[in-house]
Amino acid sequence: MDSNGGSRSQGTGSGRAGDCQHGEVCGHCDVRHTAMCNVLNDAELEKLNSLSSDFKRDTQQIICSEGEPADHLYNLRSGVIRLSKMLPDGRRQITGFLFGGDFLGLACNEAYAYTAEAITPVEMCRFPRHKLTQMFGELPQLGGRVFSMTSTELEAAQSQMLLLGRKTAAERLSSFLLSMAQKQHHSSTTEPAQPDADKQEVHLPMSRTDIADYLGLTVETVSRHFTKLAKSGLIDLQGSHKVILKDADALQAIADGDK
Amino acid sequence: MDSNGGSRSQGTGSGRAGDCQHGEVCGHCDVRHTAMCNVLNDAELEKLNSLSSDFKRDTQQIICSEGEPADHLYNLRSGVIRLSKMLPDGRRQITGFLFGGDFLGLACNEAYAYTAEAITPVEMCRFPRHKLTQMFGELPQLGGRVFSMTSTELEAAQSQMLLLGRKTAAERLSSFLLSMAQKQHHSSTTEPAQPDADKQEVHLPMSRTDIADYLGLTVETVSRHFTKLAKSGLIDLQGSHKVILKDADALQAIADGDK
DNA sequence: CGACTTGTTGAATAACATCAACACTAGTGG
DNA sequence: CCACTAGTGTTGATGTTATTCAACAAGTCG
Repeated sequence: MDSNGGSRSQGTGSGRAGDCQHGEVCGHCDVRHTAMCNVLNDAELEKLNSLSSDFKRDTQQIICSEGEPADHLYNLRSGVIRLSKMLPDGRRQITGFLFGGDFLGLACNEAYAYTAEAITPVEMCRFPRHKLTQMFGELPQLGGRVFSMTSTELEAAQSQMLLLGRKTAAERLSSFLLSMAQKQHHSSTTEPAQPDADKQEVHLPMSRTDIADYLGLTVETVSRHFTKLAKSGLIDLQGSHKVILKDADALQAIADGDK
Repeated sequence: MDSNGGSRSQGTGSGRAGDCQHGEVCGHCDVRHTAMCNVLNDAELEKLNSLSSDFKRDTQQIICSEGEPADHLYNLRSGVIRLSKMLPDGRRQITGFLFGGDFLGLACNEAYAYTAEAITPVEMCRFPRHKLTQMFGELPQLGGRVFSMTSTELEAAQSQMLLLGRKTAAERLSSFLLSMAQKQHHSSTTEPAQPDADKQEVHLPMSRTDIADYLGLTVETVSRHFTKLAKSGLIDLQGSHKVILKDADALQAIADGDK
């Protein structure tokens, strides 16, 4: 399982909006620093607040570009971001999608190694990188937390290498759909429990081109395999941005290559 | 440049054996903790020493397995390690090669996400993971350093995604050869400066199968493209584990997809 | 509505994989 | 020293999957 991986934080020790123990009334958690709620107390969160500033972008706007000095770290509060790298001739690889609660800028030492663009309107908190790393001394929990999140990203990246290097188109698409489903269920733990039927309803905010560039395929191949999965009854396509997973087990078997 | 990436630490702030400022006489640096020499003083390095134990393995031996509890972190002192992930039916993806100075186990939260095997005999230092993360409080520099190394790994992983998702076989092989060359020059900065001719001599400790599984190709395709590069005069094959790069610029152009 | 973007489908092509044979190398023992 | 063997690497012929090129359908927005 989890043979696919986006860039989404998940697994032990990884902070998600849904993990926040402060509940509905906590201003810090609802609005900012969702990833830090479980490791920092209110005073420490306040300290973090004082370092960060709000940051918003609209659909299709660029948040940071490959090669630019990586002065800031971002915490995505709402919306969806795509991270991509390009070859000189225009070929593009999307290295991950970010959703509410995820961090942007962990994979940089000096310059951003990728371009980040808003797929939907996004709200973020922005931290000056050097101030944040300075705080690792004052707040040891913070450093450990950031390390843990970066590790989780790295694990996801390695799963994606397996997908890109060794999986067939059908396996890639199945892996992708399951990972998107997993993210959407997980992140909804703050909301009232969903009826079981909805658990298989997956929203795909990105275009077919984005999916293709994420899976290392062409749009046509992605489209063909969507239709194929639909015709074989494993999924139901409701417009191009909504999918119902009708047989998650079968999808999982395909994703894992268990033929 | 650096469009390829192994798992090797490189770039700003990333510790390499060659970066050590302590010189030849420093026991810590020559024997252990090479990655920490520049951020910790001798007393702190001594503290690190007290946490770590020596660890050796022979060629083809397993150091840790995918799914195993990730209790330890390793610092590779000498030798070469391959990291790999497998699908149930045996398809394998090598996610990186580790060389002297590199860390093993950064990409784990609870369980190892990959199998690590010795390609050559290896010598390592082993740290209990929980003791090391505890020290992040006492030695803030340590946490920052580990974060920086993990970031570097993540950057490399993203470059490899671009390679696996979007590059042709020829581009992959060229990228690989150049990244191997870069690692070997860089790591030899402690040794007397090499004559320029040697700069283009690259040793490949791994088998063709390993290269194929790293590049997401088959052995046959790798072999064919080695021959092709040799016939077109860009490289010189001296046995299967030694390559001379005769036209690094042309290789770079191929690697980047600048046709 | 009409123009533009996004997504789907079909046919031809190319790149890489697969299958199979052979060559080279290193190690073993007579 | 020379077979003998097993492992690794190379080369050739064929097959398959995904890409490319092209047309069309379905949304989206003025």
